[in-house]
Amino acid sequence: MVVTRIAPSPTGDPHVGTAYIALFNYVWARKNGGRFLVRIEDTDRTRYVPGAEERILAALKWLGISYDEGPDIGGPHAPYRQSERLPLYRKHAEELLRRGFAYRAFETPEELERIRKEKGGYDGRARNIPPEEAEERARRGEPHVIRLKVPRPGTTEVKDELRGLVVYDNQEIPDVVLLKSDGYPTYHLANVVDDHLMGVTDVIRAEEWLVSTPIHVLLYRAFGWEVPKFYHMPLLRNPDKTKISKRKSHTSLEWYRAEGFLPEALRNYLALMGFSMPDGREIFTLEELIEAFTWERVSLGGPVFDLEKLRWLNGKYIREVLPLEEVAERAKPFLQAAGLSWPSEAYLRRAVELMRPRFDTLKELPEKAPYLFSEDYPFTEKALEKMREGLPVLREVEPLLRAQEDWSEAALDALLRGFAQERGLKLGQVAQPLRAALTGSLETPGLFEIMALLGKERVLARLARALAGGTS
RNA sequence: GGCCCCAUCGACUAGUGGUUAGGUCACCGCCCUUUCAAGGCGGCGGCGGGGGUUCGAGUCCCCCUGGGGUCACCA
Repeated sequence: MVVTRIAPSPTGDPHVGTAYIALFNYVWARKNGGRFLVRIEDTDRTRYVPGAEERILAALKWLGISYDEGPDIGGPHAPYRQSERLPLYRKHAEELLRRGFAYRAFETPEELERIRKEKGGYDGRARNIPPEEAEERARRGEPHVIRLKVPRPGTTEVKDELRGLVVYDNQEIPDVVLLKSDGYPTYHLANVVDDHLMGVTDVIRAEEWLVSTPIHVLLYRAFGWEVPKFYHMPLLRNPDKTKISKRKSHTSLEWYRAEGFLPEALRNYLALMGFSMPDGREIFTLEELIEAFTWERVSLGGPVFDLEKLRWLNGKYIREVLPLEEVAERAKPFLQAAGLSWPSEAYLRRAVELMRPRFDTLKELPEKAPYLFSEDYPFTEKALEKMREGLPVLREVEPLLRAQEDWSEAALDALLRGFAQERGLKLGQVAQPLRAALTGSLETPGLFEIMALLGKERVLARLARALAGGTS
């Protein structure tokens, strides 16, 4: 049974890196018919952000990454929030103390700062405090932490399933704090205790954890527990190759959703960051990913998160992957947010169909085609100019349109082409001014399609306004 | 800086000793065309460097270089 997990910290916006790692954990568990769980690592009271947990869980669900156990749905190893498991960590820290794998240290933060400056790091001086004395001071309530007593000299081997064996000289492994003076555990202790207790077999996490893995291996061994398999995934990168960050990239999953990216497309793109299909296909479903997934097809170079390619992929989903009805449905909130409306479902579907090849994110639909959803549409400078140039032509066309009974695309096409030919004009000389007048834009779907969709009344009204010199 | 990881076009990648080094995004051109897109076709562009191993290295080994991560009572 393969059990994987994602252990986000509720310290801010739902992070794209969390989704990235969660995706591979989810896929690996599914691939093996195992379980995937979510555990909230809220052991830093100073960085806790209210509401962050809910937002992270919501973002995972939005992406289609479901979990079998978690803080909101429970499970056999509840609770899934570390702040609710405090006694467990204390108990295990004390066990290490008893068995000589840890020791109490009484330095204040200020003292530690000084020691760090002088020695480059904590020098393990509290190891020299006789255990009886340490216990006595602890009993008296003296503030202190519990640190890992790294065996030195010696070496510790970490087996990363993606990189092979990495050997660390224990000299390089610090006596990290396991239990803070406020009684909360640090990541190292909590993560190992919980992964063991929750039956996690495969730890798939970001590469930034690789160097602290020997600490975890030491802990598993001290407890006498089986060490899980480790897979350290490459870090998502900013365009300048540094670890992806809020300052240089968009890291909030909520931003992507608000911007009109589809969860399917984002999830697909994240999968492309490091994984490739055997046949080179770049568009695939979650099921197809699970089916084809193998660690051999995961590359280790840190992938730069390319918003342009994500946009392309999102556009691909909009115009080729999702059914028209689905795209229309998902576009609704974005149209409404822009204060736009549509007369009927059929109208909306057709409007989306016409615009489909022209927007890459849902948010772009209202931005690029307000004229399909409102009579109060803006004019670009160039459209205004083009319309004014064509005013004489428009004046001639107006009565023809007024007299036109068949308002089908084909009929309008024939009418305007005929008119242009009679006048010795190119179709564009007629179509462009008309397009400008009817849409306020020079970049739109086919003119006849738009006219047919808007209907005779709206077209004539817009044209009348244009001829009267008004633009709104 | 110490330690660790990584290294194919600008970006994402395929490649698992013998390939004209392939695909995708971006970029450029052409086609289509009532505009803009989409789409089709074509193009530009890469194995960081040096040593080995081998009949033969993008592929294996070493060194260098470069990039990244990490060195908290944060995760």
